[in-house]
Amino acid sequence: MAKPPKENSPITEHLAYLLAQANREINRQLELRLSKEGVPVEQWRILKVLSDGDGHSMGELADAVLLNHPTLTKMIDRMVSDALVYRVQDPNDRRKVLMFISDRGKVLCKKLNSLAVDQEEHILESYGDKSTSELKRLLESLIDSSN
Amino acid sequence: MAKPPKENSPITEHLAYLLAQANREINRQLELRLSKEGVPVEQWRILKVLSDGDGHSMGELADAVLLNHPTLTKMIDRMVSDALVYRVQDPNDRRKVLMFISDRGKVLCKKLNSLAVDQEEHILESYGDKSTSELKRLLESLIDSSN
DNA sequence: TTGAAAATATTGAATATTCAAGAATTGAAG
DNA sequence: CTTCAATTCTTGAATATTCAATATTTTCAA
Repeated sequence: MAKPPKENSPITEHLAYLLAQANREINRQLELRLSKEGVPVEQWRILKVLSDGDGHSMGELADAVLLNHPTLTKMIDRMVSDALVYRVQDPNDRRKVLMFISDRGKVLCKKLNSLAVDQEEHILESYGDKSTSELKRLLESLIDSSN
Repeated sequence: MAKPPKENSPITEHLAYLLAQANREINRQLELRLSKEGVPVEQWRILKVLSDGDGHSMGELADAVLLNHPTLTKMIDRMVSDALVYRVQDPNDRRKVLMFISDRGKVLCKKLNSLAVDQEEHILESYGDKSTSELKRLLESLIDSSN
C-alpha cells in the first residue's frame, strides 16, 4: 500500500495544477458574464477596489488586483480614456498617484457586481453552499500560510 | 444577523478572486524553483504530460496544459529547437501531429520533477497535510461540477 | 543642508499571447 | 465518386504583458 513516489505522479495531482485549472475555469465563466458589458475581469476588480471612494495609490492597487505595475498603468490609461476612473496626485507624497472611481465608473461597477453575483449563485447551486465556504476558508488559509 | 448583500462584499471574498490569488502565489513559488533550470511552468507541464511516452496530439496537449492552440504551437516550436520534444505526423490521421518527449527532455523532466516535489513538500510543511489533501479534494470536485 | 539611496510611477523596446484567417486532411451526405 | 462541412494545426497581424531604464519625489545619514 505504499504511495507511488511523487515524481511519477501525474500533473493532475499537483496542487499547483489543480489551482491553475480551477482558476482558469472560474475565470472563464466570469469573463463570459462580464463580456456582456465589454469589461475584462481585471477592470471589474479595479472598479470594485476603488468603489470604497478612497484614493488608492497605483502600488496599492497593483497588489490588490494582482497585476504588476506597468500592466496596471496601461490598463488605467484605458480606463481613464473611458472616464471610469481618474488620477489625482497625492498631496502628501507627490511620488504617488491616487486613483478614484468616477460616477460613470460607479454605475458600471454596479452592473458588473450583479453579473458577478449571478455567477457566485450559479456556483453555489452546482457546487453547494457547504463546499463553497469550506473551499474559501482553505484558500484564505493557504494564502495566509504563503506569506 | 443578516448577511450583507453580496454586491457590496469586498473583492477578497469572491471565490474567483481567492482562486486567482492562491494560484498566483503558488505559481510564483513554483516558477522560482523551476527558474533554476530556466524553464517556464508550462514547459514542465508539457514534459510531464509527454513523459508517459505516448504520442499526444496538439489539441490534447493544449487541453492538458491549459494553453490555447496557437500559444502551444509557439511554445512547442521553442522546445523543438531546444531538442526537448519532437513532432511526428499521426499516421492514422494526417491532420494531427503527435508530440513525443526526447531523451534530453526526459532528463530535464526528472530534474524539474524533483524541484516541484520540493515545493509540494514545502507547502505540506507550512500548510499541513490535512488541509492540503482536503483542498485538493475540493478543487477537483469544483472542476468536476463546472463541466 | 546636502547628497546618496529608496520609493513610486511611467515609458519604450522586447517578448508573448490572442484573434482571425488559412492550409491540409478527413468525414459524410447526396 | 464528389463535394461540402468539420477537424486539426499553423501563421501573421493586432494586442497585451513584461523587463529594464528613466524621471520624480522623498528619506535619511553625514
